[in-house]
Amino acid sequence: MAEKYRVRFAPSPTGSLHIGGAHTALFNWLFARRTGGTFVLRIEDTDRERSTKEYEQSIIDGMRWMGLDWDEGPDKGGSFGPYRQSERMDLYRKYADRLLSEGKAYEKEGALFFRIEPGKHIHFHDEVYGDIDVESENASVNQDGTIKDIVIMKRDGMPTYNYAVVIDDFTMGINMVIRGEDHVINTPKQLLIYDALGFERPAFAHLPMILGKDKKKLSKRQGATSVFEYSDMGYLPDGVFNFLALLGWSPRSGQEIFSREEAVELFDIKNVTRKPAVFDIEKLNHINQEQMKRMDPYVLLDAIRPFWKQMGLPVEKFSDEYLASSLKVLGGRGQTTIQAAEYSDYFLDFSKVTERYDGKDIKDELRPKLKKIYGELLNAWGDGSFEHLHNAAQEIFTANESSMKEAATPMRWALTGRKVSPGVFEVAGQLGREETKKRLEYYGLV
RNA sequence: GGUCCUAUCGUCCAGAGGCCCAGGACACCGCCCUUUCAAGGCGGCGACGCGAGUUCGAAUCUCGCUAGGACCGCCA
Repeated sequence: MAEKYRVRFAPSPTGSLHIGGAHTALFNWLFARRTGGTFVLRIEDTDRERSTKEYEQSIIDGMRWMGLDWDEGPDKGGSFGPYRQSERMDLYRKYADRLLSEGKAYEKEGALFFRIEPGKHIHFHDEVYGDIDVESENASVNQDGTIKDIVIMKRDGMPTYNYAVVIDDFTMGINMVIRGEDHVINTPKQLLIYDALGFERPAFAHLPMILGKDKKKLSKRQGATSVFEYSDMGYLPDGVFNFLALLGWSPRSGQEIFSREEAVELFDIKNVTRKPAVFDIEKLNHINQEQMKRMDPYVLLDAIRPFWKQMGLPVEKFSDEYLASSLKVLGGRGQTTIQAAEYSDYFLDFSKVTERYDGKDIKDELRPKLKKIYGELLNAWGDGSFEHLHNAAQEIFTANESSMKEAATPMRWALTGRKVSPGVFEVAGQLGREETKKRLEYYGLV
């Protein structure tokens, strides 16, 4: 069989993990896991001005949040380290010296330049974009179109991106480069360096860009950038993962909602699209909701708990069992964990109900009738299950010449303070007889 | 301006010459269920950018046009 693939995600720590980076990391991860290859994390911190350890950590945290893990990296080592470019200076100097001594590079104004020979055809096959051909004189040009030799070592002694990436990918044994489409234009420059050094070229697969609503490349200026901002907005890692996987790719089967494990099973780089994809928050909402529905209630509980706390709800007063079953009663309502937290607030705190509902719309002439009905219902509580309550209510309502519509609506308002909710009897059963009674009493309905 | 890339519903994707007067998903609209819907079920609206070719036959191949994107830093 062919050798194992080694792929890498190589962010520069000049900001948190943003959507574009997360997308690239995700596809590298899927490819590595699908092919049984190795996923390397390399930190490209050659920009001394803007790189920070905090951002590096933030990127690592962001990847972990998404559920991505890697096999080699600055935090866990590996046999191809070090994994930070700032720690690989000797390598960059060594190969630069070789280029210098062979006359393929020269020094000027304190920087090292790689000489571009015109008249060379550069060809490579991209796993996604197919065959790409560029003439060497077009690979690196000034604004006026003249050839511009490539800077490989900056005046501050640090290597440039296009040079370091070649040295690192080669010395780290990377044989499949999966990165954003904004790099296809850089590939010919890098190939010139691969060839000059006699390095074996890796395979390339470029991923379509993710565009904002304005059809422009997502930038920091446009709304949320860090994956953590999506976390703050109530999106689940599984939702973001699933959504991002569907940008520029879809499984042959057409399945749209899947777990990480299923995605690995389904993944095939051959199905990656070439067209830039617009980031559509509505679709994210839907996928996030579907992921919440699939999730174990206890796991979902952990995701929702912080938002309940943020809303000032007395979460600690309740058992996990009660909280988790409340979410089960909620039944998939809400697209984000924030919404789910809001839509379920009445399970934790009656004052949320009284804040938004004053009961003034209940007609006085109806009260005696409702009191009688609800009193009977409380007496016929039984095991408090939906089936039992529902059946009991039906009997009681008809016996009192009332209807579901007439009698259940005020009860819903009294229990939840909302026009819409899960079935009233499910809510009542979940709240329990005492709490239900208390709420009905508050509104003078029992 | 130059180079490279792309071009199917508003958006994300199917479609690798006949199975497509184009299929799914989101959104939107309508209907049903129901005590309510933000849950569930059913249905509708809606696209192959344009023009030439090749072919018995093109969304699929070729060319041109147009449009969009990316890149042109001693940033990565």
